[in-house]
Amino acid sequence: MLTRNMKSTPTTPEQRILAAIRAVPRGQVAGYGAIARRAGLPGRARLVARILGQNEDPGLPWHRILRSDGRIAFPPESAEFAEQCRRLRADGVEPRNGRVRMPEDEGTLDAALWAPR
DNA sequence: CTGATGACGGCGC
DNA sequence: TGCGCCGCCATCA
Repeated sequence: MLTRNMKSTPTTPEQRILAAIRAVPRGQVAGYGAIARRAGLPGRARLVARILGQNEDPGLPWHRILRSDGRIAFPPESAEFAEQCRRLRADGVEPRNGRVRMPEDEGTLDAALWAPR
């Protein structure tokens, strides 16, 4: 049952990346590299950033994508930075100094659930 | 083809 | 935690 039927699923890297981004639920965040990984493109963090920059879909939760250390990727003075902060707060996430708490590890769900807050 | 650039990441101090 | 350096990738001049 190899679903890889050549001419039916042209799933481009961009498509998988966008899908991975859309998969990030409200109230949660993810790093560029993490998204790339989930999209099956390890090492393409910069590609994720590029896609986000090109993207025009207003429904895309772009604000949930941060750098691996939880920092917002835009310059603190930029309008984009402020906008992202706003959107995150709307999601219930509270950025401290342009930074949010990133999920410890994606593999250990236990840790995430048990992690002290 | 070479070098610069950028919504990045990981490591070391 | 904050910073700087260097590695990676895709574009573009």
